[in-house]
Order: sequence, then structure tokens, then C-alpha cells
Amino acid sequence: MSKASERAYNQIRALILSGALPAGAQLGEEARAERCEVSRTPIRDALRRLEGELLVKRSGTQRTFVADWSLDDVGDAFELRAMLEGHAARRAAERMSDALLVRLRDANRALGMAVRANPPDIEGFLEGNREFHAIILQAAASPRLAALLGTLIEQPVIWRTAHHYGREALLRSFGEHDELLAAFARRDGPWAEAVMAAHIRRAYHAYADAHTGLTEIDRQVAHG
Amino acid sequence: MSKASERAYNQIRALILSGALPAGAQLGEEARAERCEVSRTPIRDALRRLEGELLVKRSGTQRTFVADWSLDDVGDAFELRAMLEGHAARRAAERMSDALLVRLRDANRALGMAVRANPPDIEGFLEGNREFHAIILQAAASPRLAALLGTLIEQPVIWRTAHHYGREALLRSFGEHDELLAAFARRDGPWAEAVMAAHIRRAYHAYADAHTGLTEIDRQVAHG
DNA sequence: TCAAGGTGTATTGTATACAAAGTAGGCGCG
DNA sequence: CGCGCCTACTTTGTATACAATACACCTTGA
Repeated sequence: MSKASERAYNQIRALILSGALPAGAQLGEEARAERCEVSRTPIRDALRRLEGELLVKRSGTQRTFVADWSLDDVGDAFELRAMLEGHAARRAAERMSDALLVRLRDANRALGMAVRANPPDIEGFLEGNREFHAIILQAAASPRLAALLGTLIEQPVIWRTAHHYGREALLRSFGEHDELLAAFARRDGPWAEAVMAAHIRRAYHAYADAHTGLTEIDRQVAHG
Repeated sequence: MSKASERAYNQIRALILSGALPAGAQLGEEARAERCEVSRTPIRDALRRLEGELLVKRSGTQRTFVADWSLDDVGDAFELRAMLEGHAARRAAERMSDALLVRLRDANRALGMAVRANPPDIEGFLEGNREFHAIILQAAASPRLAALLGTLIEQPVIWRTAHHYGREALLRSFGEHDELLAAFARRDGPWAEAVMAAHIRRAYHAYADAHTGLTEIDRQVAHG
């Protein structure tokens, strides 16, 4: 997507994910346009995209608001992700090329280094993680699956969670990736699927543990 | 979505699904706008929506084309549908209310009448089928799952396939719905999931049998 | 003849003006 | 005092003009 649209999208998205725009807040096109210093046209594009990702919702009369993600919603998203990424892992294992396997190893090596840094390099971890999952999706060779997961992987509050991870949680993620690599090396689809599903579900519970009962506080903090 | 956008969306969509716009054809915004008698703005909205459904694809430079669905692509879509609708059926069974169960029964009764009409009422069958699956999706109570399936259920060539069904194939679909109803009545999630997955997979093979080796001819026919 | 570069045309991106629809607040009537 | 309607204002939808970009074709030089 081109410059203005992309910028508007990224900006609004960041505002939502960071909590600067609280759940339920109305997103007036005009107001956003002024803030972004672009016209309403690219803003509208951006809002449509965000609507597709369920980061914003529309009222019956087409007014747009920041969507609120209850713990249930997040659970739903993780459940779907576990299923779809598990499926992706199985397909990937069945189709894995040596070249992609090498790239996966490299990505996880980088991730491992980020985790072992002192203090742990969270951004490096996230980047390595993103890369790792992206390569798997590529190996799965299903554009449609990629499209579906695209609306799920970049979830709202999720990525922020990693910042609360301790080193041991990061190491566990790293270790699970290693097990995935083993499954891929053997081209064992069911193994890969099971490990991936477990990987995602563990991440969910880490999230849930950190947030249960805290969503209200989170929201208040977001309000500033 | 409002009038002009909606009209543009439906029109372009119909042209693609009917084959009037052949796979690979470029969709110039200007040209479409003239044909639809609206401006480019609603056309752009419509194209974005269709892009989300993978009915159109964009070149690296943002030009839009009618996507071509290979048999593999269709297989992919069915595979994902089987997984996601199976999941939906399980959730639905676990959450089924008596009221929705009644509506499901009614929908399937209507479907059954359409099938037994002479000649079979295909449009009635499709409408009943749509209604049936929609109610299940509603009972599953996962907006995100609904959003994902929304991009899968209204597939290109699929619905046309039903027109080639014989009465016995239609009756089999009807019977599978009945078995789903039994699973829902017992609130047996795994049963519902298994039946639904089988239901979708059978539909896929009916499609594949009808189209294997015929895609090229199909395309030529579409070209007129 | 082929390659590289440039120019004209086609297509998409963005801005802006205006139209339509919706929302809220006040006013009058019962 | 409450209900409903009507008006003023807000917000989104659509059209259109203009800018930026991409593509195809053609020229030119080796």
C-alpha cells in the first residue's frame, strides 16, 4: 500500500495497540486525517484494513470505533491461531525444502542470541519470532491460509505481553522452536502440528495468567 | 455498506463468479466505474473487499486482476473450510440453545422440501444451505471465526457446482445436515465436528470429480 | 539487431468539495 | 412534566480534479 495509506494505517494501528486510543473510542475520519496530515481518503483505506483485522468495529451506521478485546476474544483468537498455525506447521513439514530449513535454523539462532543477551533483547526476540513463523507460513504454501493468519497474528495486546516475559519464558519459546525444527527436519507433519499447537496454547496461557483480572486496570492505564 | 459501494461490489462479484470476467483480466477502476455508473471511490472500496476474499489479486504495483483459482486453490479453500467449519460445529454443539436448534430444524426442513421438489429447486437448496451454516456460525459465538469463514464460504465456482448435482447428491447433503442436527441435539461437540468435516470434504470431492481436467474448458467457456 | 533510455499514455493515489445520512439538543405540544 | 418532532451540527458517502507512478512503445546508439 502506498505512502499515505500505509502511514495512516501504521499510525492508527500503533495508537490502538499501545492503548493510546482506548477501546470504544470513536475514530472520526476527519479528525484522524488532521492528525495524520493526510486527507480522508487514505484514512478510509486504513480503517477498512483495520476493520478486516477486527481492530476497529463499525456501528450500524458506519461510524468506526476502537474494538474492545475481552479476554474471551483473545482466547478465541489464540484458539484459532493454534488450529491454523498447527495446520500450517503440518503442511510446512510435509513440504519443507532444505533451503527454507536453513533459513528457519538461522532465524531461530538469532532468536536464541536475543534471548540470551543481558538483558534479553525483546525486540530481537519478537523479530526472530515473526521471521520464524513467517518462514513456516511460506513453506506451508497456501496463500489462503496465509491470508487468514494474517488477520490473526498481529494481535492487539499480544506483542506487548512479551515485554513481561522473564528469561525462562523466552527460553521456553526458543526451545519449542527447536523442537519444531526437529519435526521439520524429519518432515514429520503431525509432530510439527502438535508442537505448534502446544506452542501457541502455552503462549495463550502465559498471556491469560498475566492479564486475568487486570483488564480493567489495563484499560484505565490506557486512558492515561 | 452503502448503496453505490454495495452495488459495485455485487456487480463485480457477480461478473467474476459467473465467469464473464475471465481469470487474469485487469480490473481498471475507471472502466469499472463507467460500467457501474458510479465514481471510482466506491469501486475502490469494492475492489478492496474482493481482494480480502481473494477474488481479485493485486500486482506489485497495485493494479487489480481477476484471481485465477486453480484446482489446488479450491482444494486449499475446502481444506480450510472443513477445519474451520468443523471447529464452528463443535463450538456450536457445545453452546446450542433450544431456540437456535429449532431454527436449524426449520432451515433444514425447507432445504429438504427444495430437494424433493420436481425438478429439485437448486436456488432453494442453496438458500437453505446458506441459512443452515449461518445459524451454526451464529451458535458458535465467535465473531473472529465468523470473520475468517466469511472470506471462505462464498467461493467462486463452488455455488455453480450445485447446479450439476443430481437429486441423490442433494439428498446426501440433506441427510448429513440431519446427522448434524442429531449431534447438536445431543450437544456432542466432537460428533458435530466430525460430521461437518466429512460434509465439507465430501462436497469438495464432488466438486473435484466434476471439474478435474475440465478447468481449461471451463475457462474457455467463460471467455465466451 | 539488441539494448538502454526516454516519452507519451494509462492507471492508481490523494485531496477536496459537495451530498446524504445520522445524531443530539432544544422547542413546542399534549 | 414528558413525549415527539424539528432543526442545527456532525459524520460518512460519493464525485471529481489533480498528482504520482507504472507501463508500453519508440527512438537512438553501438
